[in-house]
Amino acid sequence: MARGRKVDSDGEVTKRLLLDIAIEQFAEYGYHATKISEIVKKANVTQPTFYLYFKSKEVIFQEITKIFQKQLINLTSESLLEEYIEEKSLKKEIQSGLTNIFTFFLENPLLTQIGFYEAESAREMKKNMVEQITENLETEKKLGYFSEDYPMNLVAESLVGSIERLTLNEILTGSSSPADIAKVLVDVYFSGIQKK
Amino acid sequence: MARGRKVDSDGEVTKRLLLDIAIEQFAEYGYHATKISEIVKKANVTQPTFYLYFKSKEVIFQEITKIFQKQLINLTSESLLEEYIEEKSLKKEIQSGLTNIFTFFLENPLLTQIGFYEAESAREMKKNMVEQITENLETEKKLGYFSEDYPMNLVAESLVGSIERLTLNEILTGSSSPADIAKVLVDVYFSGIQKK
Amino acid sequence: MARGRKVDSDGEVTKRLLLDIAIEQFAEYGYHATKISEIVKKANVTQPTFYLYFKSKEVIFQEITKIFQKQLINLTSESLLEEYIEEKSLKKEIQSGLTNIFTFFLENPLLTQIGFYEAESAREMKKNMVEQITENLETEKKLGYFSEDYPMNLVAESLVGSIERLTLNEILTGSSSPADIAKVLVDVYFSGIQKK
Amino acid sequence: MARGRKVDSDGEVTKRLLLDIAIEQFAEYGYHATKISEIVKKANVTQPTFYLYFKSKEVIFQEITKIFQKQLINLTSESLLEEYIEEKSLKKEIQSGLTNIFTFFLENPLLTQIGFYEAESAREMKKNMVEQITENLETEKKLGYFSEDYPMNLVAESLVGSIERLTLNEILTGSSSPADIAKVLVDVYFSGIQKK
DNA sequence: AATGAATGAGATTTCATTCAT
DNA sequence: CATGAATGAAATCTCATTCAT
Repeated sequence: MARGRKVDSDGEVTKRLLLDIAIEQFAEYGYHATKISEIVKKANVTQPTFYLYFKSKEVIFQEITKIFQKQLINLTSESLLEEYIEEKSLKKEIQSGLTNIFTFFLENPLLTQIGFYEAESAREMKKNMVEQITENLETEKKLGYFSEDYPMNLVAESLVGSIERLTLNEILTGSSSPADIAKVLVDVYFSGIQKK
Repeated sequence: MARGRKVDSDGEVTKRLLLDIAIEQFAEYGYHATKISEIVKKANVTQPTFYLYFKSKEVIFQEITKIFQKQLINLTSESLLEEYIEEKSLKKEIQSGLTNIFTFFLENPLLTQIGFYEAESAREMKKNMVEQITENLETEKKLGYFSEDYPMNLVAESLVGSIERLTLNEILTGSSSPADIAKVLVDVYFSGIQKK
Repeated sequence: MARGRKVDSDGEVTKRLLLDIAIEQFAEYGYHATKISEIVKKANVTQPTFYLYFKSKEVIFQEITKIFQKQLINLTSESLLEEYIEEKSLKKEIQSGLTNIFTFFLENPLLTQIGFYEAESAREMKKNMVEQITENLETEKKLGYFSEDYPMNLVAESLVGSIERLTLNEILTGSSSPADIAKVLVDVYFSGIQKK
Repeated sequence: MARGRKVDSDGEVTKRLLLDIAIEQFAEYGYHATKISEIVKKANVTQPTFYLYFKSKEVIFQEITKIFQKQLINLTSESLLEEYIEEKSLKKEIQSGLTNIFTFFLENPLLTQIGFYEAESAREMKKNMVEQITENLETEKKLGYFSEDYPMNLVAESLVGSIERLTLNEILTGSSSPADIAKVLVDVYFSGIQKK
């Protein structure tokens, strides 16, 4: 094929295309097994074109995880605003927050796969989640909502684990809805499953 | 340099050595980033020696995950036997079962890292765990121990997620003991954290 | 971004700019390590603009070496004219010629670096210098100024070597002045360093 | 072609072969224009074989320049020993030393091309040569052998330039013999070419 | 049982150059 | 006059794997 610019070509479009395909590939195969050669083949461009838009494989991966994290952070800060406006019970509030998160995951399955499971930075992110939740639980414990018998950091860790797994196997597979999963979680963690 | 068999060499010993080092490497770096060249360097043998004992990188990895799975299955069948012998409350039984599993993880951190987190087959294994737990929960629900309001497969999924995360961040790091983690889990999942 | 001609753009100016930057780069990094992408970045234009003015990397390099050679030839022909006008001793004449050359090098350090050291054509040029000097020395030998014991082509070769090295390490670094270097050369080559 | 070891293959031989071809290529084309792909093609092996013996292109180049430098250093230290044994005039001594160096260059033309002209480290080496020669000249000046009118560092610099150029254009081309070149140099630098 | 020597297949990345606008 | 977008042609290097001994 001839060299030079293609007819009607547009850099923004090409870049977006490469990014989308990269997201698909990273989500499906993980970082190592994803090949630039495959990405460009699917995008119908040559390898140098890739490097026109992204400095390296490493960099495009980080760019993708950043997109995920930014969106997730946006979501949680919105959630916080909401809390203050509406007048809800604690349980309802938490349930609604969880629903939002699960909904976000459901709407961004590939990004979630990468940013929440494959990225190195996911570790850090979850650690932060655990810390945040621990703080909240401690506060609510002091306010008398929660029992004093639990080490809240372990409860938080447990909850994040539950979220991870339920996201992967229920939300991302489409088996359960965000609302259902949120409800189960809140019910279980609030009241347990033992018959009274 | 001289070629051929080393003095005092023993196939079984060499194989075990390679396996042990491979376990370390896979546990630390994961499948892709682990290199055969590094394994044999640490074992002080050459690359063809590796292929004398293992057909491929893929195969040794599978062999390792099989070791993990076999041991884990052994453990759970023992557990079952135990249950029938001793006379315990359901909660105690479950707590004791969880303690056993966490203890096993603690005693086999590298194998656990690989077989429970890195292997493709971990997915399948956890699915089986979820199914098994779901069944048990259903049974116990019918026996009147547990509330009828919960979709037990989701509870099971949630529990496995909790186990995953607590193993990785509390057990394998040495931050908490198997007994403590088991207790928290059982308490939370049985009774919830809400103050009554 | 908008395409097409920039406001106030002027082909000659752009070409000169590219040429100047290319001179800097070739002088600093040599032919191979100099990148078109770097030249155009520093010139604040795009790569096709470069090819608007120069057919190839090879060609701009040759253009630069030609500039150097033309100027150097100009200088030496002026020198010759001068010789006929003023009435000097042979030694003074040569010393003055050398001073002129070194001064030219000092005033055009980048061009010199390229045209006298990096260009393939520098070889040819120096060969010509050697031949010219050899002829002169032979003439002066016949005129009785110089000893008959020396193979003048080797002396000429030696002298050009001295010039090369002293230019690079004394003139271009600013360590010595053209006049000083010319004096040392003439003194050494005329009389030697041995104490009489 | 099949994989694995070739019949009768020998690592030492292959490594030496690659080294020899690399020397040829670096000498002819310089560092940048020399390609590993070309070296291995000429050696009739594949690219990975090259990396079996040399860590990188950079490293094999350095290895080659080190060989040159070591041999040259050996030579000059031998020379020094010799000086003390034989009873010669200063001029004869220097002439003999130069002859040795030129002979070494003549016998190792490719290595010389690389180590004395292409390597980055050649700069440093020549700087050291200049310093060493300067010291010697200063000493001999103090001993009354040489005139006090010369800045000896410039004379040394000039001499190294002469050596460089004469090596490249007379020795390595086979146009003149080491002895002849050494004689001319010593004669010129000791006595000059002016008729007395 | 083990090594020495080699390769197939591919990965990422770079750079000069060129169409289409 | 100049740019935006793209490519051809390579280059260096890595890694699992395999013959021949």
